[in-house]
Amino acid sequence: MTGWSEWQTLHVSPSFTPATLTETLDGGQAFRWRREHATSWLGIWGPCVARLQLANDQALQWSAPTAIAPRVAAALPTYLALDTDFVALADQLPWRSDTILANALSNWRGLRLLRQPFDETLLCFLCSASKRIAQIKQMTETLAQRLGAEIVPGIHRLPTWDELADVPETELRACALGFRAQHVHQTARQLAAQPGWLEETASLPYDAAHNRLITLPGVGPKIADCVLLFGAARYSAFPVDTWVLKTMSRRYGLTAWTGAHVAHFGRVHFGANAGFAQQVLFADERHNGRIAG
DNA sequence: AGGCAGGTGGCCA
DNA sequence: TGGCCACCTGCC
Repeated sequence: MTGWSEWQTLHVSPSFTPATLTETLDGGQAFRWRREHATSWLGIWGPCVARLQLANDQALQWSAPTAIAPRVAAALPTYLALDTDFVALADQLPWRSDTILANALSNWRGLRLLRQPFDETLLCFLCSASKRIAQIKQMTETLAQRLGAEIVPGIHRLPTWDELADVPETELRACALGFRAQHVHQTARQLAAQPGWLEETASLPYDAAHNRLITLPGVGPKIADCVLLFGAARYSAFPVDTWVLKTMSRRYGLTAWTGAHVAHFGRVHFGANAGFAQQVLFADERHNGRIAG
């Protein structure tokens, strides 16, 4: 058995609540967190494994396998975007003139946007097309177990794009990816043919990065925005999926608008931090109308 | 038990 | 540009 480090407290401002921690880790930004006990979570990202819990429903604490604890300690602040004050960021949103947004923001104080590894965020969201969160989690778990390197005994990371480039499409289909197998396979080939392309994309401003990402097979505007929002802290990205379409239609009266039009509306109306508004409205919508995920 | 799901790409008007 | 449909598979 691998030993785990002592619980250590991490300063997070504003602090998580049980609901905002759950929504942040398991609300559709990331797909490799699972509940361990009533109060703690186990998660995997990049070469990292960690447990998180809220002491007294307030202070965030973490623990990691002792063998990789230093690595996790170094990675957690970036992953949780601890240098970002999401209350200050929310204050820049047009809540003063938008009571729908103001209400959702007050309901979800503590919610954060993760900053996940860019490469695996792309992989996860390529798997997300037309799938519920539970099924995306299952697909990524299978990919990791079968194709990813072992981090500590029994726990595997997601395969890298270099590794995926050598995996036949049939093997990806065997991981229950369905038609997404072709997208992952062809994207892996395309990335393998252009060394450094993905890293460079991650460093570009939102518009340029978005334009590049949608040239990948299986990556349209929605997935590109998710990758940039959850994997590169590009907060002007405004992913529009069925939930956001639903909430924007219902709450903002944007009935019969296309996804592209709503995405444009979101960027114009919410501005530079549109992606955070999206995440808050998304959380509010899911909880208002019974979670289906 | 069968329809449908955090989309995308191709085709047709 | 805008709408419609196939695409895999597992789960409600």
